[in-house]
Amino acid sequence: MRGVVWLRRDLRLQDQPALTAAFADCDDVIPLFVFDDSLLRARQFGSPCVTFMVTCLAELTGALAARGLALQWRRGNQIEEVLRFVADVKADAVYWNRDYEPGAIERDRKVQQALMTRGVVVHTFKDHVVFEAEEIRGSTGDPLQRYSAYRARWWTKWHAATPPLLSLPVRLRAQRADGSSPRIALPTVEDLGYQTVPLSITPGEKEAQRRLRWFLDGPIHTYVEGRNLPAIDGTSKLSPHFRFGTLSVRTAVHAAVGTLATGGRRSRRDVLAWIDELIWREFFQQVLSSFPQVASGPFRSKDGLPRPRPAGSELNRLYAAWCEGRTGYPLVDAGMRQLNRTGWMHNRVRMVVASFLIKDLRIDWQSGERYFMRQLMDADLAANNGNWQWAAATGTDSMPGYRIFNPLLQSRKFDPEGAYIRQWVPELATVPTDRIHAPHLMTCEEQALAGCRIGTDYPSPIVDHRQAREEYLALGKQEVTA
DNA sequence: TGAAATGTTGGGGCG
DNA sequence: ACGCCCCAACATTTC
Repeated sequence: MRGVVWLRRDLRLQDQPALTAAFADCDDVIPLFVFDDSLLRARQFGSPCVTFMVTCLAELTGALAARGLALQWRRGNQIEEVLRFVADVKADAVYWNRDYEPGAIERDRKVQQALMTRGVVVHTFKDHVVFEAEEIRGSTGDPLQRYSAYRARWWTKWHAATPPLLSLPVRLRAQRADGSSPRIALPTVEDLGYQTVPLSITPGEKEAQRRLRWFLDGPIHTYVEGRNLPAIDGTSKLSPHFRFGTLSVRTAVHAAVGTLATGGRRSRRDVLAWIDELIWREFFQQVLSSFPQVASGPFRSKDGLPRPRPAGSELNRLYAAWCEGRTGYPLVDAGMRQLNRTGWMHNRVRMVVASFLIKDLRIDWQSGERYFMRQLMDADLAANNGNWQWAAATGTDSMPGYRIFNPLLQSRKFDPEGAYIRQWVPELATVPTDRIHAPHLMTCEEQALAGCRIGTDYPSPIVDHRQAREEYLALGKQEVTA
């Protein structure tokens, strides 16, 4: 029997349900990846994301080749290419891991339908999450909209039905050393119409496993404090690996739960706080799969929320300043420049820049969502959309609309020495610590001494936070009474 | 997974 | 010694 494994966001060998099932059923297994032209042309994703994906695929190609398997790839319309490939190789069955994005669900439905009419068996699997939306429901059977309720059910489910880890198929265990195994050249990032960029997070399954071990051996045990400090390497930075499936989320949760037994009580809350982040990720996956309309707009009505700034040159000016990291608020600018330079931003800072865009600049949160998708190498529709809706107070379980981050206080609290700011905003590197969070308050003498002229070397604040905050709250009130 | 405004308390300076 | 005021520190409420 011949089976095709259609790879998508599951670029690994370990704990890989579709791959494992194919090897259990078939004597001939062909892994396939399809580069989707319309997706590539739409430019929803940027070069960091595409570079990460292509590099992961290259590593996977090598890992498969070492085991005597040639990863096949096609480029074009995914539906057509998969159907054509399956017909060409005369496969009996096709295996894939499920994807919960509305577009992917529609695509997979069409492929499955077409394959079934041709007598090809389709097997799909849960892979991207620990629990799918249908597995975590409230007492009424409806999807849970509050994170706290979702988390409680998630843990109940975990204890009642812990998903096991899959062992590597026997035929993937032995590596061939003869070097005669087939190896097919992948398209380069440039072939796909993007630029190869240096990545701040190393792609590939091997690296994902290494990083997970490193994180569980150290930073996770001080995670509650450490995750809020953007100047230190205190977070797992596994988001792109979960995005492309170079690490199984079940592997991660099992490993983290495993450290609960050995670690002290002090680190227990830290480990649970990290698992919380993984549950947030599943929560947002579940929101997207239960309410697919969130992908294109706010989940709840915008009552009580100020109308975004109207289109015009003022909006363009403010939006460009935010994108390029020259708002005059050092922490915001540091975050945006980290994003632009590395394709990743520390999560604490993501919240700060999101609040700043929405509340201080009064710009539509979907502009921020789109910008993040284009810049982030961990660009994931469910997580990105969920977090932006959270920040904008339009989501299922959102931050209240009146909760406005003060960029100055956040800066002093979470980057007290200004190390993060100095790293990403070099023109502020020599500004003394007591001025680094609000450099525009420097006197002329201080500016000369620091070698940083405000308005020339570094911008003065593009909006006054206090004033912007009051305007935002006042406009919100208007929307309620209107 | 806020921040600002407002309220309360208690110590110390001082007339 | 006493009351008064100031204000820091903390708690509560409001947006």
